[in-house]
This record gives sequence, structure tokens and C-alpha cells, in this order.
Amino acid sequence: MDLVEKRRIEIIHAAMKVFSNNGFERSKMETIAAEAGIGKGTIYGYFSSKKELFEEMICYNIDKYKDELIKIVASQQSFSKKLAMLFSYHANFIEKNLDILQVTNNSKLLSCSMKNRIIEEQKSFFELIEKMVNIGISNGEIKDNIDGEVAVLCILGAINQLAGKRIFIDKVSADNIDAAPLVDIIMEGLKN
Amino acid sequence: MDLVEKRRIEIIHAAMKVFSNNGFERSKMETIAAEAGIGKGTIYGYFSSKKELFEEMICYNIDKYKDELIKIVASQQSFSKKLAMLFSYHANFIEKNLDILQVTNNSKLLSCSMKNRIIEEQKSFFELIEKMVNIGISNGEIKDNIDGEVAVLCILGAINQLAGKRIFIDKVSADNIDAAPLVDIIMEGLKN
Amino acid sequence: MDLVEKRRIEIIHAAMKVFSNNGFERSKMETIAAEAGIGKGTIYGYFSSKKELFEEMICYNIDKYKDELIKIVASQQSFSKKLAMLFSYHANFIEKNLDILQVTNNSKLLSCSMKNRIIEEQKSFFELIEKMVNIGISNGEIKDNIDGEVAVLCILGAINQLAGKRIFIDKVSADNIDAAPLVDIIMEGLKN
Amino acid sequence: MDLVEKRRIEIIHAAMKVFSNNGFERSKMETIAAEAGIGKGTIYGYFSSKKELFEEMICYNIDKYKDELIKIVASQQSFSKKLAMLFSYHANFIEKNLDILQVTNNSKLLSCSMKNRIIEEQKSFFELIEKMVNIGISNGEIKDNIDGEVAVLCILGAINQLAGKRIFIDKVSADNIDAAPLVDIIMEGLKN
DNA sequence: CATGAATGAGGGTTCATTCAT
DNA sequence: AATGAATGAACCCTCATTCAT
Repeated sequence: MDLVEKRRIEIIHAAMKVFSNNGFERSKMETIAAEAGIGKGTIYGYFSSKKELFEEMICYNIDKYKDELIKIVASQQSFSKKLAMLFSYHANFIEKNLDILQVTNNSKLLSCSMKNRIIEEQKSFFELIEKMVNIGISNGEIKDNIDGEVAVLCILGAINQLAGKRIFIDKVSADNIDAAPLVDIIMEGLKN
Repeated sequence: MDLVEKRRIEIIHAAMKVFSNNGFERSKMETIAAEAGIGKGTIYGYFSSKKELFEEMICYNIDKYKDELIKIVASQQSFSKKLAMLFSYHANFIEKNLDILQVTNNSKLLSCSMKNRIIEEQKSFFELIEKMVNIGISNGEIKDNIDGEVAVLCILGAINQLAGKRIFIDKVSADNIDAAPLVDIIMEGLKN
Repeated sequence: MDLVEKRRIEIIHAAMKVFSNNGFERSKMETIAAEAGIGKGTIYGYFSSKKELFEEMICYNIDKYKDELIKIVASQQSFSKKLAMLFSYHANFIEKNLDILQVTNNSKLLSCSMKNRIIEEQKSFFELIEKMVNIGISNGEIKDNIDGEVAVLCILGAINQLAGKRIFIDKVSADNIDAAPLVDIIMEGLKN
Repeated sequence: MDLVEKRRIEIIHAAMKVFSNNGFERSKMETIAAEAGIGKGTIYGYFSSKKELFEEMICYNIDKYKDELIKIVASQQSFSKKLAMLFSYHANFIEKNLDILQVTNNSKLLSCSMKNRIIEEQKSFFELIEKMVNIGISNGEIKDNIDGEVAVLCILGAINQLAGKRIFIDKVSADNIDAAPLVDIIMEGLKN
């Protein structure tokens, strides 16, 4: 890897830590620089502004997330198993990185092209999960009269809510969360 | 209602509009004042600071949300029906107010006591929904071997994700969202 | 006069002092504010940026200068007398305000429209003086085979150079400079 | 010439181009280095600071200007011819270098010793031109009741104003400016 | 009580200068 | 000797808060 690229990644990692702790506005370039162990001005050799750094950080996270998502969807596993894997991955991701499903909240400060890019990326997340659902349907694991899109939103919503609660409120580490009850509810439903 | 209290509510409503459009930091007191049709300095006669206004606005929303939640839980309806009502209410709420499940994201700027208060309130939300689940169990509508807490998180996560997608991405108005597929998936699960 | 306009003029006067002492870049908004006896932020209630303040200050000077210039040109005096008046006015002006003939030096930092505006204004200065020359020609005071434009440039150049030398190098006050030798040279030439 | 001295001159020439285009503050060391085709840090091997480079550049220009000025004054030509030569040289100089008569405007950022040095140098310019005038007087070309100093200032002011107008406003190249009308006015005056 | 002009602390960004390579 | 990545002081501008009217 390029030395410049290496340094960009270091700064992005520092930015992830600071931005996800404080949000965009309350994060100071100085704090990010300190976190990266460099001087304030150095960041501007790699990113033209705070906003660009923020956007690049989001892209970096989206890309990272998507790479693994594709692997999970493509893996030769039962749907239930994939669900558990997805939960585990998502929980680990939001624990160490940032809540990928909630970046749109900060969309007010993103450039218009970034906003659109992020919406497109989120759509492609949804499509990947929907593909996972469709594989499950063709396997006969999942009912074929399901509304695929709603299923995706239920899955992601449930996963995100449980992971967020366990990690940020209950202070449980991502690896110690039991995904089984969630998988069970999503698969079997609540009805008696 | 007190005249002072009336004015406080007017300011809070203006603040809701502005804060939910722009987030805390990018909202200016001047904008909120203009939205409320009053002078900038006047706000300080009713709230000691921007932060206090923000916190009071959150409390106001939480209270409003909880009042209705209690009614839904207590209503003499089937669990499925209550689920649909909850969805409808939640969608309308986040459309006009703010995303009550995501305020914890902004918790970095809340005072410590507020942070705890909000966490307590969220817990009481969860308990209310859990109560709804338990009523369903005793009614025989819902399986009795369900992990109640996880069920609550799945329900709220699914509802929030669907409502958010429909309202903020698909630009559908809250009243025009079909809750049936969501209710169906939560009740029946995905399994074939 | 409007209170807002009054305050704008006060700030412009402070800006004139500071900008002409230090140039645009080395002048701090804080210094200008201090000179005006107000807070730094107050300036931004009247001017949107340092650059706008600078541009408005230049316009203000140009307008002020031109008003008097018109009076001198229109006055019922001999050309020689007008020349002396012009010198006296110019010397007083650059002593108390700024060197109106040299603002184009700072043109790199002016907005394009301002740059054009200033060039137009300078042209109109030149035209006013040329009119003065033409009146002299029709009066029979001045030769009719003179290149009017070059005459104007000689007059202004000579006036500005003498005034600048006397005021900024010799530290003579504007009112104590003897304009007679200059008038004599311009009128009679050097030739034996 | 020393290799070090050669490199210093190269840097000074780059600095002249950049400083005269942008002024002192808006000129970046990086731009000057790029113009000189060297690295930013290299400049500091030859000049201790931006300010020193600026001062050295001014000295270099003054010396260059003075050398030629001396030749013109000493040349065996009529005063009128010398005037035309002086105009031509001055126009070429400010076109390619910097306005030698206006550096005092930037005197705020010069060191005190430099400021004094420049004032001394300007005085010696004036004395050289005054010498030229005096030669003209002893030749009988020029009236003997002229105020020599004022004559010098008129000459230089007129020359500078005309050259500046033609080059920077009318965008005429220095070699294509007709000096005859200026010489005529200075020699013959305006009077009918 | 209501106002909005005034304030100044705070933070993003630039760029002269340094120094390890 | 030459380089350019790194640094941090300096400065413009914003906006929460105050207070005279």
C-alpha cells in the first residue's frame, strides 16, 4: 500500500473514533489529529476539509461493510445461519466502527453527491439482504409469499436495535451477544 | 394552562422543527426564534440555554410519545392490531416530531442527568411494549417461550426501520404506509 | 442618517486607518474593531466579510473623492487655480484617507465586479480632469494641441508623487505643502 | 559568478514574478519555489525567510534600476532625449519587474533598516534625476529658476502614471508606448 | 416582558518554517 | 545540498449568550 494511502487510512481510523464519539460538529480537527498522533495541519495534506474527511470516512466504512456483507450473502449456509452471521458481523462493526444504518442522520452536512452516493449504497445493502432472502425462498427455507423489502427492513431494524441496545446501553461486547433469540423470532414469528 | 407554559410549548414546537431538520449543532437559536415568531433573546426568558431547550424538547417528546403508548398497550385489541396501531403511531410521530429511538445518538451533548433520564424513559418504553407482549402471551396470542426483551427490540427495530425508510427515503407520508406486511412477518416469521 | 449607516461609516473609518497603515492582509478584523471601539463580531453585523469591508471602504473613498473633484472641475476659476485646488485636495485626501490612485495595486484581492468598478471609477476621475483640461483649452488658457489624456496622467502623476513625497517621506502636513512650483512646472514646462 | 549567487538570482527572479503578481502576503513560498523549479525547502538554503527574500529582491531591483539610471543621466544626449530614454526604461522595468516607485507602500513589512535603505535609495534616484535636470540647466536647455526637487517629482510622477496606465490598464506593451506627448508636456507645459 | 445589537470564545484552515531522509 | 511531509501559530468567521432599551 502506498505510503500516502496508509496515512489516509490512519487518519480515517482516528476520525472514526472521534466522529462516532462526538458527532461531526463537536469533533475538532485538533482532536482527530491528536488521536492520529499527528499535527493538526497534517490532516489537510491528505483531506481538503473536515467535511471531506467525514465523507471519506463514511465511504471507507460503507466499502468495508459491503465487502463482508457480500461474503455472508454468498456463503453456503442456511438462511438462519447467515442471519446469525449477519448479526454478529453487524454488532462487531458498529462496536468498532460506526452505525452504518444511521449515517443518513448526518446527511444534512454531506455534499449532495455524497448524500446520493450513501443512499445508493444503502439501497445496495438492502438489495444484498433481499438477495439473501430470495436465496432462502428458492431453497425452500423461507415462505414465498413474503414481501421481500419489508423482510429486509425488519431484519436490519431488529439486528441494529438489538446490537445497539446490547453494546451501547447494556455495555455487552459484540462477541458476547446471543443472536439465537433474535434469529428465532425472525424465523418463527411471535404467534402462538 | 399557564401563559408561560403556553409560550414554552410554542418554543418547543419551533425547536422540534428546527432541531429535527438540522440537528443540534447546526440549529441556531435565531432560527428557532424566527420559527416561533419571537425575538432571539426571548427564548432565554423561558429556557436557560440551547442545551436546556434541547433537553426539554426531548422530554416533551418522550412524554407525548409515552402517553399514547400507554393507551395503545392498554387498549382492548388483539396483539396484531396493537402492533399495527403502534406502527402507525410511531410513523406519524417520527414524521412530525423526531426519531425518539435515535436521540441517544445525540446523548453526547446531553447533561448526565438527562442522559440517564432518557435511558430510563427508553427502558420504560421497552417495558411498556414488553407488557404488551406479555398480555399477548397470557391471551394465548403469542408463544410463551419467547425472549420478551428481544421481542421488544425486534418489534421496535423493525417498526423504526420500515417507517424511516418509507418516510425519509421513499418520501411516503406516514398515513399511507401499509403496516400489514410488517405485522405479518413479526407474527408469522419468515420460515416456510 | 440611519443608525445602521452611521455605524457602517464608523467602521469604514476605522478600516481606513488600519488598512492604509498595514495593507489588507496584515490588517486584522480585531484591530479594526478595536480601532472602532467595538467587538470583533460586531463588524459582521454590518459587513459580511473582511473583503466586503475592504471593498466598501474603497467605494466610500472613491465616492467621497469624486464628489469634491466634480466641484473643483466645475468651479469658476482659472485652470492654474483649479490645479492648485486639486493638489491641495488630493494631498489632504491621501493624508487622511488612502491613496486613491494606488488602490489598483491591491486589485488582486478584489472581487471581479469591484475590480471593474474601480477601473471605471478611475476612468471617470481621468475624464473629469480631462474635462478640466478641455475647459482650459476652450478658455484659451491651455494650448489646443495637447494630448488630453497624457496631460491628465502627467497632472495626476505629478500631484500624487509630490504629495506622497511631502507627506510620507518629508512628514510635511498636507496644508503646508507649497503647490506653486508644481503648478508652475505643469503650466510653463521645463524648457528654457 | 558563484554557483550559490547564481541560484540566489534565479530564486530572486522567480520571486519577482510571483511577488509582483500577487503582492507579498498572497505569494506562497511554494509558488516561488515552483516558479524557480526547485523544492520549497531549498529556498531556505539561500534566504533565511520570506521577508529576507522579499527585501533582497527589492535591493536587487533597486540596484539594477540605478545602474541603468546612471548611464542615462551620464549619456551625451539632450535633456528631452534623456527624458524619453528614462520613460522607455522605466516602462520596461515596471512591466517586467516591479513598480520601483511604489515599494514604499509595502514598507510596513520591511525591516527598519531596509525601510531606511530604500528611502535612501529613492533619494539617490531623485538626486540622479535632479543631476540630470541640473545638467539641462547648465546646458541652457532648461530654465534656471526651476525648483529642481519638484521638477524631479513631476517627471517621475508623470512617467510612472503614464507607464502604469498604458501597461496595466490599457494593456499596451512597454515598447509600444509613445513617450513624445509626455516629453512635450513636461518640456513645454500646458499654458497657451 | 420582549428585543436584537453587541460580544468574544472557539474552531476550521492556511502557510512559513523545520528537519528527517 | 535538496526535498517536501509535518507542524502549529495565526486569523477569519460563527453563533450562543447577554443586556440596554
